[in-house]
Amino acid sequence: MVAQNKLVGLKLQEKDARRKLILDAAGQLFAQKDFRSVTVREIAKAAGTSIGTIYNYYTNLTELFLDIFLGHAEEITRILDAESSNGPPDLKHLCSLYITYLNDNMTFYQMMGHFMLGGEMSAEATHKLNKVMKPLMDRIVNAVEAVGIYPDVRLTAHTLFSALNGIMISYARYPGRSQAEIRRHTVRLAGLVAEIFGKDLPYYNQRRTDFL
Amino acid sequence: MVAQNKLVGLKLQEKDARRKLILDAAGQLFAQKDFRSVTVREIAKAAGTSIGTIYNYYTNLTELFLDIFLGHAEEITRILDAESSNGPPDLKHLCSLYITYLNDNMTFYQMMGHFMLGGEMSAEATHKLNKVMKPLMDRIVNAVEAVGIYPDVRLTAHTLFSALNGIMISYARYPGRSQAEIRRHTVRLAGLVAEIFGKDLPYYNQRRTDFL
Amino acid sequence: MVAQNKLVGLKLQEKDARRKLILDAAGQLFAQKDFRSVTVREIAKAAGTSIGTIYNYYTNLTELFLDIFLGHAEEITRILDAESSNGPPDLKHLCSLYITYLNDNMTFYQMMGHFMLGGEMSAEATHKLNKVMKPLMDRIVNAVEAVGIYPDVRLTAHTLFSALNGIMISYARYPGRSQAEIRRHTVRLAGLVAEIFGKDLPYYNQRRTDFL
Amino acid sequence: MVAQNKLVGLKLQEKDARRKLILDAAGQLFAQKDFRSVTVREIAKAAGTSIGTIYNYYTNLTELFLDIFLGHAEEITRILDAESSNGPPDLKHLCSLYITYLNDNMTFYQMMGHFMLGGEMSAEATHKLNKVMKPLMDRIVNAVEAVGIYPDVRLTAHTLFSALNGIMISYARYPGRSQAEIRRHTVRLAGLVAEIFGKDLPYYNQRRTDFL
DNA sequence: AATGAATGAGGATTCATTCAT
DNA sequence: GATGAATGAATCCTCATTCAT
Repeated sequence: MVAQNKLVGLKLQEKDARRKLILDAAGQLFAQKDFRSVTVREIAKAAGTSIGTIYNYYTNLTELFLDIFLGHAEEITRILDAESSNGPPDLKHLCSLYITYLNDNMTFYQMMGHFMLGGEMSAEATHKLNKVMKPLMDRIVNAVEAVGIYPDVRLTAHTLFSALNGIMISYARYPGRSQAEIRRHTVRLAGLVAEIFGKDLPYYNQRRTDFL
Repeated sequence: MVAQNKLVGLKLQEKDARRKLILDAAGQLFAQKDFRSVTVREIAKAAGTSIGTIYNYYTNLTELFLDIFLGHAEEITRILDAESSNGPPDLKHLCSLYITYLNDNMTFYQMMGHFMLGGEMSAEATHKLNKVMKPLMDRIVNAVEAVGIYPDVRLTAHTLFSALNGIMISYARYPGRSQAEIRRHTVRLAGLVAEIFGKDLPYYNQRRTDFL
Repeated sequence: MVAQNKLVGLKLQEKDARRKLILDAAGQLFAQKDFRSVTVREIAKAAGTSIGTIYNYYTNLTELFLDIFLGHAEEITRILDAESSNGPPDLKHLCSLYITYLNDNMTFYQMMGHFMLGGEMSAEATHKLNKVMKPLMDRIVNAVEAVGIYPDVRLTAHTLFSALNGIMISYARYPGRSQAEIRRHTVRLAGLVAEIFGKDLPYYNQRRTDFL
Repeated sequence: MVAQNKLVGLKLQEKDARRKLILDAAGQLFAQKDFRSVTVREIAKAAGTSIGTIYNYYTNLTELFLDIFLGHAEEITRILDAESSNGPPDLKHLCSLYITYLNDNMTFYQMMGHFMLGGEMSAEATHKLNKVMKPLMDRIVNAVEAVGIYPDVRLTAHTLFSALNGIMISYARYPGRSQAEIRRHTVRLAGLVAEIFGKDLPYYNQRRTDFL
């Protein structure tokens, strides 16, 4: 029985390992090109498995996409936690970390946009998605709460979250700009968001950028 | 000569009329389902023309998509102008009008998201897009300027624009909510954005929503 | 009546002028790219007329192709005549002139190949084609006759004609060779054909080429 | 291990079998009508497979065309070898066999013409083509060599090859003639080519044909 | 005679998913 | 569990030709 369990454990471990292999391969592929144009064949090849195997782990491609998205959501949540462990949450810092993460992980906001713009999702998928988005939103709520001036903290957190996503959506592919320029600009906008949602606007006096 | 010109004029008018026919048919189709899943055949049928005719007016589907998008951008700009003709631009009003327009015209933000998330665009298309986005952005700039507290007005306007778009992107398809609920929620968020950017927060005292 | 005839004459002249305009435009287009990929629209544009006008002069594209082909056949016939006016027809010269013409007018042998490999032709088209091919073949017959050793001159002329066409078909697009190299090689092969058919082989002692 | 290999072997065999199925189906279709007008759908139907399957074996139609062409080139080479196994290669025999093969396999020369007249080919395709054409050319070289009068054997072989192809190109679809008549005429021309390239012209004394 | 917008059948190719081995 | 060949519906787009003006 024990041996059996061990075996099962091992097998599960193996299975997880292979799942991770697929996940990572797909993740890297998505980082290289628009995830909507990545095919199962490409993923299989990159993961060193067969097409069929991928379907043993995911019922369809959307599930795989979702899994990658969840991984990203968890990761940014972990990052926010790590940076705010020894002290009160800082709005400015949070905005900076989040926008930087989006810049570094195009796939994340691409998928966010995709799912939100039209991708039909199963009830289960929706459930999973809500489950990982809540912790992320909680971090934002905490930071907003710390500002101490908003009557409806959760609503304001949603607004802040929207604003940050909107920055990336609006400028991530600003035509004619290099990735470095876009990063700089979006980080600046995020900083401005932090200041506006915070209360230190008077101190804002940076030079105007020529981005736009 | 005059007759000739008249004839040419009539022909141009006819041509424009048919173009509008196609545009409207496509627009209505897009309003019913995710525009990315609309096919040429469907558009042709809805417009009462042949497939080939559509390609007489647009070199490819992307051009048609773009034309619809441009139409929307012009329309919302006109709406903003009409409402702010007799008085100074009002941030609150602007946010409300814009978010309402997005709610009423899903296609507009769907396309905005699509183009911005990855749709490759020709240089010419980019040019056209910039040309209609500028007037829209100018209205936002005016409203931000009227607030009178921002050192970099244009940058702030961009942030505001991003925030409003972000609201729709983030909640327009919030799973499990009716369209009416989404409209109410996004309008509230937009109102909050207006207050935060307008810095008249003290007056803010609405009850917390249970949306999230 | 006379005036009428003059008018008709003028009109005919005009008509012919326009036909020539179309013909030349198409001919130049064909010289630039594989004639099978040239569209009516392109021809119309190049000729400065409308699509409809082209169909006023030719019932379909095949007729236009044919007309161009006929023009070429007549031209090479004229060239052969011009060069052999003051003396007996010379096999070597004929072969050289013909292969040079093919090199200079890719369209000609491309069309020859096209029609012969599968292009369905109307009875009338066939008739026209035969009508211009006969004079060309007659020149070859004369040259073969002058050799004085062939019992069936016409049959031999056909064989010679085939051999020359075959050279171009076989090597006109020899992969990896420049147009200049191809010209040199095909001219050499044509020279060899002339010698073999002329049976003055003993004099043949050129250095071996490294073409193949 | 052995079992494994056997299995792999079987699978490969199966795969080859299906590939041959597709090849044969396409080949028969091409024999019935101009190969350029054969569609993937038709081939799939004839082969009893799906469209998709065809693309599992060939990346595009051109590859399939090429494969059929290669098969023909190998076949005619084999035929030439079989007939000349016990004795010196005979120019007359070679010409007869080759022209007969072309008559029996229209697809072969149709494709030869197509590829040579303009079909763009990948580098790899060109390589494959050269690889099968060389052995065929070698047989012709041998036959020319046996004649013993040509200083540049390879060049002469090329000329002979061109002449034979030219015969088919020029007369395979001679308008108004039955296939039987065309066969008779082309065989005669090929015989004449053999005689001219050989050295037994004096014995040539056949009656003139009324073919042309 | 000239025009050029309208037509629509028809083309090659893709790709997520299945399922027998 | 792993495999990968088979599937075929569905896609966008082309282009010779027509015909009302």
